[in-house]
Parts: sequence; C-alpha cells; structure tokens
Amino acid sequence: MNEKAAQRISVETVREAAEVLKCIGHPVRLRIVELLETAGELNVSAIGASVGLEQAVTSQHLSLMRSKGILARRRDGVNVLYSINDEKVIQVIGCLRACDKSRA
Amino acid sequence: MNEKAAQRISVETVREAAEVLKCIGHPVRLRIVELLETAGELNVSAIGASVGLEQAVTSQHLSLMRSKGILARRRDGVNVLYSINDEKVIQVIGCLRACDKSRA
DNA sequence: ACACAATATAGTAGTATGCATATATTCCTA
DNA sequence: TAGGAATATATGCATACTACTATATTGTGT
Repeated sequence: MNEKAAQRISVETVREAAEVLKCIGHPVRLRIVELLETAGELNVSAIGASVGLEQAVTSQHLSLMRSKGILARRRDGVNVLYSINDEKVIQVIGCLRACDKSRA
Repeated sequence: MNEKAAQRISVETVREAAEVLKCIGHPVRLRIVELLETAGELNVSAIGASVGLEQAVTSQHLSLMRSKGILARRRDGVNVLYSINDEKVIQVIGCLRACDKSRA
C-alpha cells in the first residue's frame, strides 16, 4: 500500500498553498503561528508582547494572515482572540519543531 | 510519551525556515519543487518545459532556490541537474499532496 | 579553435512588502 | 453617554520581488 502516488498537485492547490507559504514565510508571522499552535488562542496584545511588536504592526500581520485563511478570529468582549485555522500550517510547524530539535 | 513538548523554536530556525517557506511560496517555484520531488533530478530545460517557462526565468528561479539551500545542483556535461536538497521542503510537498487529495 | 547547445547573469521597470505613525473603531464600565 | 482600553485601518516611504530582455558563460563535438 501507499505506492508513492505522486500525482500532480492541482493548479488551484498550488496557487493557494503558495500564498499561504509565502505568508508564513516571514519571521514574525512564523513566530506568531508557532505561538498560536502551542497556545491555542490569544488576544492581540498578548501576541504582540510575546513577539515584541507594536500594536499596529501586530494587528497588521494578524489581519493579513486572517485574510489568507491562516488564522481565525473570535471576539471576546474588548479582546479579539486569534487562532490557527489551517491544517497545513499546523503540520508545517510540527515539521519545523522536529527539524529544530534534530539540529541541536 | 510524546507529551506535546512545544518548546519554542530557535530564532535561527525560525529565520531560516521563514526564508525557505517564502521562497517556495511562489506558484512557479512550488511547482518546480513538486516536480523535482517526484522526478528526483532534472535539467533546466526539462524543468522549464514542464512548467512552461522561458529558459532565463527558469534558471533564475532555480538559482534562487539553490542560493537558499533548497536545491542542489550537479553538472552532467552540458546539462545541469537540479534536485531537492532540503528535507523540510520534501515534507511540505507531502503535506500538500495529502491536502490536495483530501479536497477532491 | 569554432560553432552550437545548455545555462547563467545583468539591467530595468513596475509592483508588492514591511514598518512606522497617526487616526479610527469597538466594546466595556462608571 | 463619556472615557478608556483593545483593535483596526490609512498613509507614506524605503526596500524587495518579478518578469522581461539582452548578453555572457560553459561544455561538446568537429
């Protein structure tokens, strides 16, 4: 079983995946995504504090990722909680953790 | 076992990974990487033909990916054979194949 | 050494990104 | 409903990308 199918990935998938990869291909955004992968859900100021960014800049990065479907957002009173909304991204983070560990 | 370690990925790894992700976060380059993942090794013109690109443009994309350590290159007479040189990238492609299949 | 085939590099113009600053919006509480 | 806290949006500017075209390099066979 599992005989290395290797079928061509659809044009659609390539286009969308490239957009997502490009988006998380930024140190700050990748860090944010990593943070959310472990924390689950966080508000904007917590994210900004953890990554060390201005409020506006943090919000900009979060908005961008949300616009690509990478993040989901939920209001909780005054706060807005962000979380990961893309399975691919979670898998990529997992892969990076593994790589990071194995390069000790 | 495997108690969701979730240790913070090192700054180094984040920086490098972001560079790689950004680089393959381009439709053409992602397609090239997919191609090489199934084909193993291909010369420039074969890659260009398969992706439908001008020679110079193909070469530029390949050079860029090589400069990031994503691709390896080997001369074979007049030809230059490119192949994937980054384990992360292979895993990402695998992930995309899975996603693509499951969205049938 | 010459001619040709396969790759690579340079230069450039248009577009997109990234960050910073200022300003706006939304929601809670007194 | 006025004020403050938490987020979001608008704008400007410097930098980075992308695609295109032209030109250069490298290797092979004769």
